[in-house]
Amino acid sequence: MLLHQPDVLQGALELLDEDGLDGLTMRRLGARLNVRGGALYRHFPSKEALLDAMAEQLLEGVADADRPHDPWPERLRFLGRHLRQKLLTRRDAARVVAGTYTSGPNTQAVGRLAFQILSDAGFKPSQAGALHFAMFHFVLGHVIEEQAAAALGPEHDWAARIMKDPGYRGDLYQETLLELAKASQEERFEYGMKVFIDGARAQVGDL
Amino acid sequence: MLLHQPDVLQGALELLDEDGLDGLTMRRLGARLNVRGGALYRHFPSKEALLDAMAEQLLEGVADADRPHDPWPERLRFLGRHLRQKLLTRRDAARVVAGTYTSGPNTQAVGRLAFQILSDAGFKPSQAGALHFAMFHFVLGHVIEEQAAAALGPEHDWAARIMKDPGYRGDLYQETLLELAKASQEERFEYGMKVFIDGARAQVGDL
DNA sequence: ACCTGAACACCGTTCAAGT
DNA sequence: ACCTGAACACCGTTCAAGT
Repeated sequence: MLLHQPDVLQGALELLDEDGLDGLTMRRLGARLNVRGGALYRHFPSKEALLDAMAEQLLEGVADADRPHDPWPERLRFLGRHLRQKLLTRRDAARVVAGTYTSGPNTQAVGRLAFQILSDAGFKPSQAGALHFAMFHFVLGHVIEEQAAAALGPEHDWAARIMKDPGYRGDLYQETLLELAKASQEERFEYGMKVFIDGARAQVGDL
Repeated sequence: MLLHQPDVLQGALELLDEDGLDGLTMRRLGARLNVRGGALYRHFPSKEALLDAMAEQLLEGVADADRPHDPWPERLRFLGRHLRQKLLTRRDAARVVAGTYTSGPNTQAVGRLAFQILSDAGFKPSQAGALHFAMFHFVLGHVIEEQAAAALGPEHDWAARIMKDPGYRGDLYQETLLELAKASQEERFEYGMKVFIDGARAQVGDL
């Protein structure tokens, strides 16, 4: 049976989920699709183009959750949450999206929505632009870290090693990092979003 | 003349500057040091270990600029600025630091300082931890983007391509992204820092 | 102790030739 | 039009053998 672009994209996303970004090679993707690696170049001109298409797919629907009549801080919080949730559905998704510089429709829709929300809030275009970038840096950075920690797995026993370190006892910084790794990542995410949004509200005199 | 660890590290940083992270391979680094690639494994157990050492070196001195008697928002802004400046001194430095999970002395000192400043401001450990991560995500994301744009170079003529797009005229979002790319990155960085810091101040009742 | 030479097990990508 | 087979120009890493 012949392969088509959507099959390759679908297979790539499945392989990403199973083996992670480092395990995603053209040869292995070919094998999964019963084809040699070189054959994939009939469907995508390069691995980079495939990764761009994957990033696009990973952002599908993220911009659809807006409630335009809610207050802007809620809309922004919602968008951030939705983006994080979507990225968490697929292994290494945040790294794929961060490592790509596409302007496909989904990518644009997400950026546009953040920009729109901030414009509605009263920010000047240059400010809305700066802030929408800052927000994506926060979300992507946060989820990259979450997914990197998940990949190490609980067996890495990072905690136990730190505990044994003689310098650990009474080191509030190390202790806190340890607690943070074990605590709810969602809670930490929400706190970051709140600080960001409160900072934005302060600019606009809404705080 | 025999090679030692510091020579390899120094050579790696120079090669990074000249050829970027993608151009940094063990074989090419060996060639630059008049040695075969395999010989480097006498000095670093893996490329990853070398990259960790590079990240450490890239953060040297960043935590030394603190003025403990200044108000905490100024201290935080200073640290963020200093980190950005340091990362900008070497090509792809932000990608190297972001892609690495060391806890060498310099890396720790930077994290510890941010944590200390936030603790002094009155944040609980878990909050200070969450915020210091958020701040690094912002700074690293910002500088990665700056350095990626710099690598494309002005000849990429991204601007001209967008201008030709029939959908461009009157598209405030695209227009703004374009302006943002041409505008002062420092200004955009400062604005992001201000929003973040004002958000933090709001949590602590200082706003 | 450090380096060479050579290999192992891979990469992304290209392209004539087959169907 | 799509795929195979085979190659090209690389990777990171290992290791016996040399000095």
